Amino acid sequence: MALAHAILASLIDRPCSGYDLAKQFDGSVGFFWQATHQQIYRELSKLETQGWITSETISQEGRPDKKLYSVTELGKQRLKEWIAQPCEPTPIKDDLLVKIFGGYVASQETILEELERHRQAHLERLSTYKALERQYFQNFQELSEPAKFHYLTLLKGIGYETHWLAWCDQAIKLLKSTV
Amino acid sequence: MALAHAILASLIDRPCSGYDLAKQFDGSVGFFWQATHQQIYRELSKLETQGWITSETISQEGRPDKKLYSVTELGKQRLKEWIAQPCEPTPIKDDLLVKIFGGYVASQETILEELERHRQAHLERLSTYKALERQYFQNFQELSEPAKFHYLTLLKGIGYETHWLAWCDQAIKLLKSTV
DNA sequence: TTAGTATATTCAAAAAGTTGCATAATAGAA
DNA sequence: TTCTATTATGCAACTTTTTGAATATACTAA
Repeated sequence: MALAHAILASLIDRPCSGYDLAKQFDGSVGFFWQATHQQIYRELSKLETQGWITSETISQEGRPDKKLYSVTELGKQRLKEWIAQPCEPTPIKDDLLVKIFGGYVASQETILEELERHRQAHLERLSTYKALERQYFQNFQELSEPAKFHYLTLLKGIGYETHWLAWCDQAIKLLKSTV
Repeated sequence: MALAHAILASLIDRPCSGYDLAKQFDGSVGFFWQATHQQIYRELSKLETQGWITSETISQEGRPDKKLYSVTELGKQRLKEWIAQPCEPTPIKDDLLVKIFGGYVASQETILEELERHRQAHLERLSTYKALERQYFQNFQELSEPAKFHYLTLLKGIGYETHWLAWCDQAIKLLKSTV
């Protein structure tokens, strides 16, 4: 149930509406967890029922009302407990690799095209992540406590894209080397 | 629905029983897809109903009967079509990174312990993968067509573990450098 | 004025994945 | 002889995720 905890970890930074959270899950939180707005709203209701978060309805001018959620003491406690509890490394689960595994039933051209497409996508994400790194995380020692931890997840994102890129290059090269 | 296609890609190599497949999903196929035997048996029934695979009941001595599944022409066609259809890169979705993102609410000791645990786990998997590489995939050019593609997925596994390991080291170092 | 975009939330259904249980045969070890 | 491991398959309940709508306000640009 990491979605609940990802929401808690986001809200503990600052109170947010479901809409705000959805945007975060599409941005920085998206380095390590994705969720649609439907999932987020449903989870928020559940968390409020459990007393892990509370909400306050904010009237806005020129916009619909919003519910601003914040983490309760109980919620913070539950998040701490969850963090302290060991978890297993996440295994790979990837469509492209399924395709590669059975890739010999398709034409080499098809496979190479798909590898090139993915290479390009990873390249783009990598440059986005690196731009964020330059903009917000120049000097580790000078970052706030939360920012230090947030940066570590960005670093993972950078490593992830870098390694995907390297693998695509390697795979393309090896397949092309085949006579 | 990559599970169906992962099963097809496995079966196309050689006919298998559900039990055999479950073992493969725990081994080599596990580099890029995981599934329990329940999922596999359910999916096999569905694939047979759709006519993508056929089964033959084999009586065995000293063992229960088994159903040997093989891919039909239709199934092979469907697999090819699926491979040719572009897919999106898989984003990260990882519990440990959720913990790191909110890691400042926990003690540094807790975080470092968990990072060390994961570091160790990735180290072990990496050495397993490298042993497989040495044993079965010494020279790329001499491999059979299917083996070439299978090797690419192993290469991904090796890259994945290598980069996790590097990130754990980096994170541990950065957190320890904090005064 | 009307189409599009951004803000803001929610319901409902389907698909996919997880967990626990149940069955049944045989081989080998304690 | 009982226990454990391996081979072999399956159901049922549950949770999680995905997909597709629907509703409402308000600003902006064509």
